[in-house]
Amino acid sequence: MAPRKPSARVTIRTVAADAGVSVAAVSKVLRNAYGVSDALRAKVQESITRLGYRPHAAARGMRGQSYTLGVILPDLTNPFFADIMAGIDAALERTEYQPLLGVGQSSPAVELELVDAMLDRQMDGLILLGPRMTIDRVAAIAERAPTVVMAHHPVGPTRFDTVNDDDQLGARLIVQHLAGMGYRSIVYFSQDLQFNESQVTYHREIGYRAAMTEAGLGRYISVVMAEQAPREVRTLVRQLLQGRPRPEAIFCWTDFIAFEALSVARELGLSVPDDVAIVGYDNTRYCDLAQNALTSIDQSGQLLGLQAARLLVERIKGREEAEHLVITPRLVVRASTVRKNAVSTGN
Amino acid sequence: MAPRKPSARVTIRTVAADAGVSVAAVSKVLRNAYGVSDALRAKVQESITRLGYRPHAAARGMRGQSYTLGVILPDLTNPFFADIMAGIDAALERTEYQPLLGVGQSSPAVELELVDAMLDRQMDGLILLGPRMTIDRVAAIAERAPTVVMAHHPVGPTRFDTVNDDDQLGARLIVQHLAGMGYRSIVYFSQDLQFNESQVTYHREIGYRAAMTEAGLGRYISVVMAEQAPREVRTLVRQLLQGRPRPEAIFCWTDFIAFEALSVARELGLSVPDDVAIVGYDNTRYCDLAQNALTSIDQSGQLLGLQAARLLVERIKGREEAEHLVITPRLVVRASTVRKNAVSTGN
DNA sequence: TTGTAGGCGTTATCAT
DNA sequence: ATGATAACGCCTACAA
Repeated sequence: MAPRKPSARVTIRTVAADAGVSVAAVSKVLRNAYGVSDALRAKVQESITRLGYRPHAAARGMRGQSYTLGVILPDLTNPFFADIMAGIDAALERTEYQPLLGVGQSSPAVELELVDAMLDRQMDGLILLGPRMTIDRVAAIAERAPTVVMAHHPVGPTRFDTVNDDDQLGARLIVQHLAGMGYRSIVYFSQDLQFNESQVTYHREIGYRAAMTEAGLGRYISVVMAEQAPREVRTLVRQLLQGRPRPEAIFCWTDFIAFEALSVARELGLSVPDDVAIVGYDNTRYCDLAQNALTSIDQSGQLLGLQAARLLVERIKGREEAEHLVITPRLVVRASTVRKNAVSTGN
Repeated sequence: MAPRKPSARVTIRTVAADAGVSVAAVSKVLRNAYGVSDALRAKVQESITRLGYRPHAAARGMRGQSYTLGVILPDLTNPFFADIMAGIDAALERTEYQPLLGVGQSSPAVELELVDAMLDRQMDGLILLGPRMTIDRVAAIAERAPTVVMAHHPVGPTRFDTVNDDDQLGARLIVQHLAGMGYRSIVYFSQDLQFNESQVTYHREIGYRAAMTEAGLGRYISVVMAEQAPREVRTLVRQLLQGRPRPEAIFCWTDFIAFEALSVARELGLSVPDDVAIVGYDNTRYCDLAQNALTSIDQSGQLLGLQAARLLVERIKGREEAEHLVITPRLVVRASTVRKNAVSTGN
């Protein structure tokens, strides 16, 4: 059997020899560094493409940058992350930076291992997506490498950037919409995390409470929390829907929970939205399916991802002051909150 | 502002000095290499944990392994990949290997770029998940690095391993089930790829055709192909369902397509499964939702992922002969293919 | 503007 | 069983 690598590696030295210049010159061309003549640059570029030279990332990582960005996602089941990644990819399209993903399994411990693994690998920067770890851990990471955090709100001054949608506003839009449609007892279905004021669920709760009060529905305020395991979600939703009095609407902190809620409602023979309205958050592609027709909040994952990648590259290039971007969310109304009997009453 | 890294790096030299041994000795302990006394090993281990030493992956990548494995997924929207990743993570749990993901965007060009990027970064091996590139490209990659391919069937002898479910059998199970329930005109809804006999869709088509013929339904054989963009899928499904005669059942090559089909059926006011039965493939978690209740094929993503990671590590450790694993799929029947009017006729 | 000479942290060969 | 040391490919003072 032939050995795995028959052809010798093309190094910066090969290129230099081929182009008849020094290695330093080639390195400078590679990094767009100062002090190379156009003629030299052209010669080198020509040799690079002809020889098919590719810089050895590990060697780069030892001295300079690795041109690798780490992205840590909590899980792979939420299609919302696909939109975000699309945005990140788009932002990095024309740069040398390569995003590489790790899955944090919604576990602070795994997330931290992943961060270490990525920094061991000399990644130039990190994007943390909805991290479950506490915010002081995030702060500690930001001391070690340029960091941008998404779907995780800053508290106080930070040394990392954040990109979020306005979760309080999103929740308000939902409550206002539901109240406008005549729903009064609106339950907020949140996630069971150790109390952490940087979590999006917490911000949505604030918005929910404020909007309920403003709408004169303060006495209907009710927050339920569940682990995100489907079974537990279903059990809790079932309890809610079988309770007396049954809530008129459920605002789920993310679409996935809302889909489970739709499922339970159907199993119980309840009509959505006539017996109970259901709302999600993230406006993932499954909301559009007729069997879901889920009213939800669109926070434009693409845009969020794009901005996050942009901020990270800026920071790698030297920016020191933290930037905190907030995207304005948009309500997308579908059948899950629009009563059909409005028509039948008319007849 | 404090500089990013106030504390000097703990290198193998620091550890060696601390433990009072040579650098070579530490390196041997790190790699479990032959020829270290227990006493020395203990001393070194102690220093390592006390100093919190972590090997510098880039430096490792220059001489030895990087202990990084690249996983390339076609996209992030299919929750089936979450199961596979869970299996990969589980297999790698107790090893030094770290899986890192790249998203191929269902594009051969992007996939190839990703492969280059990963090999530039000295990854020790690659797992290609449902690659869209042609099989000779895959073969070329396998010459450059240890490679395991999932959801992509080998043709002829190869230098890479594969892990697949028995796609022909899966398709047969579906057709047999549908035929047994009395459905005759069963359409196979496949993916529009340049013809490539290694794609799973192709294997499912073979199984479909064979099973249809065996069931005496040869004259009903009908294959439709679509790009995977939701809009095109919906358009084609709508054409199918509005056609005369309308097919009695649609077997979709993957769950996601089936969910779209369910949606279109509902929009057209058709009952599933009374007017049309719908089947998916992968048994993703959304199949269980009452609003989908989708009959599907379970191919145990966890197991697939686990095996793939195991094979890859074996191969990195030196195995030369290719292994080709095939997992047996299992039919999971739900309401989307079980006629309800069997009951109503009884009344 | 271009070239030379370490040095980054690790592995692996070769002595001892 | 242990240790000294030469690579690995690139970056960056510094020198020319």
